[in-house]
Amino acid sequence: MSRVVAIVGPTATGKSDLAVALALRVDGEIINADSMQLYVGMDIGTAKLAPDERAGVPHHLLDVWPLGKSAAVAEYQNLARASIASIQARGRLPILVGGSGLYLRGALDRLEFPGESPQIRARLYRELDTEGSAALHARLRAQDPAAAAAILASNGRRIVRALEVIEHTGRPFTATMPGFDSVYDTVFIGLDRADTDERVEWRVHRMLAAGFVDEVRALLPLGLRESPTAGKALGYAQLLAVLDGAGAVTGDLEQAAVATVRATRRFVRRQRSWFRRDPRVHWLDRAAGDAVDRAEALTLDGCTR
RNA sequence: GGCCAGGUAGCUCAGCUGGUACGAGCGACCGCCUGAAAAGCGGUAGGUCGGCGGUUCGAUCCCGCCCCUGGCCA
Repeated sequence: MSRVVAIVGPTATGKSDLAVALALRVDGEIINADSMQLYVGMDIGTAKLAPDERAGVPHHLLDVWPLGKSAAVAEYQNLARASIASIQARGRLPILVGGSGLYLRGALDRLEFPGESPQIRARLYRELDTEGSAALHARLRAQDPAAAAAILASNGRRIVRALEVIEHTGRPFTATMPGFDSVYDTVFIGLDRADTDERVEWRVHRMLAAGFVDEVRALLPLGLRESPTAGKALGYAQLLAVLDGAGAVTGDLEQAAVATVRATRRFVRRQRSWFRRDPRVHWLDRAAGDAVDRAEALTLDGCTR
């Protein structure tokens, strides 16, 4: 079983940089595990490493989805596993880097996604709209008591997905995550640091200074606003709210920045609570000077490749 | 100096013209998460109701004085 490295943790901690440094030391190639960096054109706002910052290390699964496409874990799972296989076939070490918890688990763990039906889903969302989540939850309770027990009646999104799976596959919906069981010999390295709040704030301002607004404006005709996934991305959603259809600023940019900082901090918190419960993660303080050394040691520890 | 509005949770504000603050949004803290996951959802903790005195059986809501904020007039 060949080794794979996963660099995880909250946003704005320095995962991308460390991944490049690590890849250079251990002959690795990087696979993006960030749901928004998969999109073409979302660069500044997703803190995507520019080509010259990649130091010659091959990066996979960046810029692979057009904006209009709705993100999907199952598809990412296939792409990521194919990338891992091809990197390993080249005799190199795959390093997954990103903060999208479910995407990481989809790529690395024994998870099977039960298929989807856009038609059924669209219909269910219409019903959610007219009947409310409580009504759909009651329906779910009748069809699949276990799933209903695990999903709160107020969570319309998950109720719709559960009903969709049941109707589409004729099987009950597995509403609870399985144990932490990787398909590969995976080393999980978690990066965090104490000053993420301040870093988030200056990062947002740096993005704006780097032309974030222009980037959003350029993505307008490509359907950013209409995208249920890309249009909801941190920063993008807040900027869309202050731009009109033509890209003119009609709201308060400063407030949009403040809202973005707030939302990003909340996201950092959600990421921590997601990754915290994974017992396999070896946590490192990214602010410490020896973070790369320690990551390298963890990577090579017991490696039989 | 005078007049008006206002001082209620960390922030922005609600609050039947007296009887235990129903508080809300945001924030904070904790948690959930199987095809939108940078999404979606839940829980918890915070209030001497500006200060002092008075009226009253009882005052955030009545009266007086004082302090602070904003506006208007001088």
